[in-house]
Amino acid sequence: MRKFYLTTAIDYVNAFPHLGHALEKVQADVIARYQRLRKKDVFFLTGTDENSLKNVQAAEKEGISVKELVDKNAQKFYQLKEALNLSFDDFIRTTQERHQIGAKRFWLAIKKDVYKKKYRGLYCLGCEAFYTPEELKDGLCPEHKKKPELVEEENYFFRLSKYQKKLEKIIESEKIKIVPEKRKNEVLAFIKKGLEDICVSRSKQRAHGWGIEVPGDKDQIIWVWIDALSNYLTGIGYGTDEQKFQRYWPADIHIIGKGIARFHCVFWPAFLLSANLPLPKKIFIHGYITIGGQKISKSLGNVIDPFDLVKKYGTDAVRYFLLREISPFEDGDFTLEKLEKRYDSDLAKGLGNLLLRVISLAKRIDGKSLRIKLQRPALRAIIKKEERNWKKAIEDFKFNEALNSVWNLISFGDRYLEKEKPWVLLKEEKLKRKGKEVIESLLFFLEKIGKLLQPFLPETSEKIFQQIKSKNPQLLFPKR
RNA sequence: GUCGGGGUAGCUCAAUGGUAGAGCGCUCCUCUCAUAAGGGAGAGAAGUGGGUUCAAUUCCCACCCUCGACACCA
Repeated sequence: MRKFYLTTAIDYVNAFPHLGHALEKVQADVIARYQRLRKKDVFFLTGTDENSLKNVQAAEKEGISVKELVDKNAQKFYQLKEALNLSFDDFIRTTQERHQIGAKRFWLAIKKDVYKKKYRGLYCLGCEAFYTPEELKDGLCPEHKKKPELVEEENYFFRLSKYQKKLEKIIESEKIKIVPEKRKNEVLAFIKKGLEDICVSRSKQRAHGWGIEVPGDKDQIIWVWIDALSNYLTGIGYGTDEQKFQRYWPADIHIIGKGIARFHCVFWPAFLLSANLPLPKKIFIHGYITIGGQKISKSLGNVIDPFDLVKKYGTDAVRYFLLREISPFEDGDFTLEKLEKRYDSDLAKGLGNLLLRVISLAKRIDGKSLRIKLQRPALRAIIKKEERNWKKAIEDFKFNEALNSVWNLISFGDRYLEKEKPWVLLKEEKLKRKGKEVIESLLFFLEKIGKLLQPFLPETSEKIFQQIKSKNPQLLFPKR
């Protein structure tokens, strides 16, 4: 059996998950389920990035220990599994021992490209971050309006510059395929501008002692991005389970948001080259969700809690919205009105109503002799056509188009019913046989729709199969 | 500021050097198996200014608007 390894980004746990996190996990879940249906040995990894300094600050704010904070919030991210019906195989936390062992090993693997250098910069104690002179406003930190201190620190640096040519070639030739194309171009433009070595550690003092220690140097903490990126290795046993690691690496797809493209498309491949490990095959970069046209932000108070949405509308309705309404490559907008519109038109009146119509008709006929069979050739052509579109769309990550194909079928089903009018046929003894064939064909048709929905709306798909079997009509998406 | 994408119907998006398509919304008609669901018909569109061409929404230029990228801070 061929393997298929996919990952999502691991999330910062300094706050609870919002709708944007849900989008990425659901997209990844569709791919995972699709590949499983194609009989691949799928490993789907997600998790949390817990070694960031932000967590230290967030914990201080809440007056709890860092450990307490990350445990609490990581739990919340894990719970997306149930809320959104995610099928990930493992959930890695960067505070876990298995990760720390592997991350240290990864550090050693790239050590030949790491050297020590004194670094000087303007450091704002409030932000706990360095600023370039251009970023300052009147010489003051734009956030805290304080004068930053000139801090000098000896840190480790990675010879990124050494890999410029190689990286350019890898991206250009699509040895790592970046989807969509426009992100590839951005990454290439970035590389072509020239790559400088990057700082890959910070002092333990500046890290407040939080994070993974540099092997052999008690005073330095590994840069969080090396730490975080290595989760893709440690999650499948790098440093702890060699056999499993050999089985699944390299990743077939990394699924990430546009904000972290550079880390995945430039730094990550460079580290892997340095460590002499194979490169991931594809990187899919999705857009962000806006709420009523605005960025998701705490200060705007527009954070949408995915758990609340699921509670109110159901898992599959939320999945459906994210996959159908949100463009996979661009930013997409969420409003409750849009979600409700999709629910009413597409789910209740579209899919739900068609299923109900057909199952109710089937119920009228003696169940034993009723088959699920394509008796009428009129449906065959459209099934073939839409199935082909569906497959192509999924493989191109165009989830919205794949669903569009399924809804083309649903709409065709409604038109077909109108044309054949099986409820009329059933009334006349002479035409009964034809009516039965129409319904048998429609059962087949619905079963096909159910199959095409499997990766997207697994629960709904299962309900469709059950109703086809039981001929017991039930509302899939009740009126709200 | 530099680089790149985009500006098409009320909304979201598509295709195309020669009659501009879809979905949703809107108007009208209609079936009754169905969650007052379904089906049919119709109205409705190319940022601005120039150029190339027999012909431009499509190619080129300028301008305006919009979105994204521009390094160690996710």
